[in-house]
Amino acid sequence: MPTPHYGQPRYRVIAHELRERIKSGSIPPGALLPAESILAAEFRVARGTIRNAIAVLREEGFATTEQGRGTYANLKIQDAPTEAGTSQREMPADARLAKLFQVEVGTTLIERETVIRQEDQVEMVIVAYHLHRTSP
Amino acid sequence: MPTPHYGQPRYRVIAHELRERIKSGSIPPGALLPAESILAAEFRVARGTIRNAIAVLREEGFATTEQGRGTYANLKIQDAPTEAGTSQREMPADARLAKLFQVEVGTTLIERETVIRQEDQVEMVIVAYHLHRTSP
DNA sequence: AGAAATTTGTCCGTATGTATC
DNA sequence: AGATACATACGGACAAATTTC
Repeated sequence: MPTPHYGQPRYRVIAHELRERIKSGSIPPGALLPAESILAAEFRVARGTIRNAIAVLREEGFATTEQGRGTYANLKIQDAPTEAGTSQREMPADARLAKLFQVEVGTTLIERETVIRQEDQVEMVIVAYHLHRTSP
Repeated sequence: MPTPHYGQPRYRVIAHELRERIKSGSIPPGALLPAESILAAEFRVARGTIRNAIAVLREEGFATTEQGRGTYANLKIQDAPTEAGTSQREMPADARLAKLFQVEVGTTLIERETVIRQEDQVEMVIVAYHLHRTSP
């Protein structure tokens, strides 16, 4: 009984698959993912394994879960993880930032990150957060 | 005894208790927490419940877990959450920052945060990270 | 309004894999 | 090599929140 082991735990393999569905639009942003029980049946794993996979997506910002409702796919504007220079992306406000900006937790913020280097060595990382400009 | 926390799931009550032990120094920073199996016996819950509790502490920055080794208590320097102006504090490098700075996860970084306001409304939050020695 | 169905949240107990000591 | 400790996975049960009828 081969537990197929692709070098990665199954919940990560499943997270990867679900991530692809979101990124490809197969599950469009704002839509609900299939229920955990449905996914468990589809991938033939226990519900707990599906929950682990979804937890990964939540941490990555690809999904948001609400009890009694389901798990939503999030739009995630991704950008190279700053190997150099400045990058920008959207991210949901955590509790601290939400309080500062006086908005709801989860409100989309713009995050701009600049990495300052000195001779191949990172000297400083500067991260600026601000609210999305209200469209003109 | 017990619990001023009726209505809270057990893993959160346990997380609260462990957090207090760390904050009070009962479990000193850098020390290992008791093994999950020991904690499970102490609190008389399943190991999974202990794992949930420790996951909370990890997210809060109070603990760091390593497979095969255990869960360390972290020193968490807390500072007033910047109601205005600039504040500075130390914090352990997470995986991303550690990679950028090419240091070990958990290495102490200096975090300086500036809140920019406009008419009583927070306009931008700027966070700068750097290693201990540099003087920006 | 209220009951039922759906869906996620919590918790149990167990087993096995993997990393560290 | 053996013991210890965390990681992953299963399957079951009930609670809590939401939606549907």
